[in-house]
Order: sequence, then structure tokens, then C-alpha cells
Amino acid sequence: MRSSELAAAAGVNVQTLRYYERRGLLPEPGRSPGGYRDYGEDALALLRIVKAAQRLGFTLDEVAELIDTGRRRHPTPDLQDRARNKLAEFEGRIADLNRIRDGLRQVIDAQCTSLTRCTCPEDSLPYLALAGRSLDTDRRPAGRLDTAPRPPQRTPHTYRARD
Amino acid sequence: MRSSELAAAAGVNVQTLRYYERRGLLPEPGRSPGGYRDYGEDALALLRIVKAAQRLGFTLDEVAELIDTGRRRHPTPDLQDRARNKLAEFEGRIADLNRIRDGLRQVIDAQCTSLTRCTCPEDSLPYLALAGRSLDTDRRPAGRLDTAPRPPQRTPHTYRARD
DNA sequence: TTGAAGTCCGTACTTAGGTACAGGCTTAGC
DNA sequence: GCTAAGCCTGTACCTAAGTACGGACTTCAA
Repeated sequence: MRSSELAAAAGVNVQTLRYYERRGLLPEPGRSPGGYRDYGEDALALLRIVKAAQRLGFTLDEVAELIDTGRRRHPTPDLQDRARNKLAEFEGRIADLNRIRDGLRQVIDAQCTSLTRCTCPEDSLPYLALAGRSLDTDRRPAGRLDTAPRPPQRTPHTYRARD
Repeated sequence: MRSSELAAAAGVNVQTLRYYERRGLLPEPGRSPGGYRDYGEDALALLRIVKAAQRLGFTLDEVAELIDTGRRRHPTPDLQDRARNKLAEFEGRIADLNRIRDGLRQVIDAQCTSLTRCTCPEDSLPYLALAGRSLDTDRRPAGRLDTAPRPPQRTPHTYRARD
């Protein structure tokens, strides 16, 4: 299979195949005499696994590790552990989203029309602030909401602490 | 208030204040004779509103627009509309996450230990692929999961179509 | 044989929301 | 007056998961 065929079959971009190869998610395929990649059916199967795991909430790094673990002789119960962790993570995420949803419902119910000058009886501006605070205290919302102040990231790539 | 005080009070980084100023979320504050920013209490209030709205799932662009709309003489029911749209968006997101959670539960229940060589009776490998497909067909999971093939993005900044 | 379409590689760019750094200036306390 | 801490600006960098581009090369069908 040529890269465009595989890409079409899996519903991804051709560039994505090369990207996955670089990331170690897809093994390097055979080549045509002229250097074109030549994929087998197993590549498609693996690609589907990758996308499926991704949709289960695993990052590409995690998928790569999982695949690698699965390749070893005696697969450990690693997938089980990780799935359990992911489950907890997702349950937390769902709880956060439920809270946000409730907050939005209250803004709607209060018929508030302005963020800064609240026109509704119970003053949902402080409410908004509180809504945030209650989320902040124990668990931070994941995904795109993960924008609250974070602890300084350790060992970023090219930085070194000045001494 | 100096920038570090405001930043500490709001729980954000000092750099973030300048970033918000650049983005038009915070108005330019007064300055000390030497050029230091000098914030009033209203800056703190506004900052809290920004963070709260952010935690309700609004992007910074949306928050900026909402604040701007709120500043006009007769605020439109814009916030209401947007809150309603956000609510729908979040309800969809929650539904997606619930599906993912169910998928993870099935992987756990089936006691599957490898992603590529499934050891559980009902072969959850095809299950994984199917799980993805069922999500794919109608709605794509939001947030960090939004990694499925997208339609080509229109008008990226510095690109022009070659002719 | 020729021309179009596909592929190669390396590198740069995208989004969103920040964070870090360099090098210089200001402020506060002693 | 001195020194340390804090602030200034502009710019580069970060994450994650890709996507796009340029210029060269290959493949395939007519």
C-alpha cells in the first residue's frame, strides 16, 4: 500500500503517517526501489488501534508506550492499570464539566446579560468568581480548560537553571 | 498595586498580566513616574471575571468580546446567547466523555492486557476500533481529544494559496 | 517519451494560553 | 549612596498533535 492509500483507509493525512513514524508509533515500512513507502495490512490495523486508543483519551506518548509494552514477551497488566487511571481521570473531568454546565445554567436562569455589570438579582458576578474557586481548590479541569496557573514546569527542553 | 501584587492576588503569573494587556483583556493601567504599572482594584475584579469566565469554558477571545459587549451602553442579550451555546457545547462534550468512560470500563471489565494482542474473550481490539468509529460518525470529542482528521483550516495566517 | 500526479525529506508553521530570558532601568530600605 | 529586588521591553520558547511548503525525485498511463 502506498502512503496515500493507507492514509485514506485510516482517515488521516499522509503527513500524519510520517509523523507517527517519527514518533515511533508506526514501524518503518518497506520501500519501493525508488524509495516510496510500502505498507502492509498490519500497518492499517495498527493505525486503527492508535486512533482508537487516542479516542479513549490516551496521548500519543502513552499509546507508544502501550504498544511497546504489548510487544514484550509477557505483557504486564500495564494496560489495565493505565485504563483504570484514565477512567479515574475521565470521571474527574466529567465531574468538572458538570460543574461548569451547572454554572452556565445558573447564568442563563438568572438572565444575566453582562459579564462585568451583572443585571440579575443574585449578582452572578461573584458567583462566577466562586464557581472558579470551587473548581480550583481540589482538581484542575483537564483538556482545553487546563489554563489555571500551574506550578513551574520542570526541565523544559532547552532551558537550564541559571546558577 | 504593582504588577506582582496584582498577579499574586489573582493567582496568575506577572507575564500573564502583560499578555492579557496585549490581548486587550486588561486595559492599560496608569504608570509610576518611572514607568511601572500601577493597577487599581478594578483590575483585580476584572481579572477575576476573566479567570471565572475562562473556567466556564470561554476562550480568551470570547471573554474579550463579552467584556467589550458588556461595556456598550445597552448590553445586548449576547451573554445569554453565548452561555446557551456554551451549555450545548458542554453537554455534547460531557456525552462524549461518558462514551469514552464506558469504553474504558469495557477494556477494564474484559481484563485486556495488551493493546495489540488482546487477551480477553470478546477481542476488544475490534471493539476499540469500533468505539472510535461510533464517536466519529456524529460528533467529534472536544478539547484535547479533537485530533481526528479535520477539514483543511482556512486562511492560516501567513500562507497564501499558490496560483 | 512525456507529463501529471504522487512521494521523498527537512523544516517551518499552526492553535491557545501562556512562560522564560536578556539586558537595562527603577524603587525601596538601610 | 548603595545594593538588592522588582519591573520594563521585546522576543523566543513551551506543549500536543499535527499540517504545509519547497524543491527534488518516482511512478504510471497515454
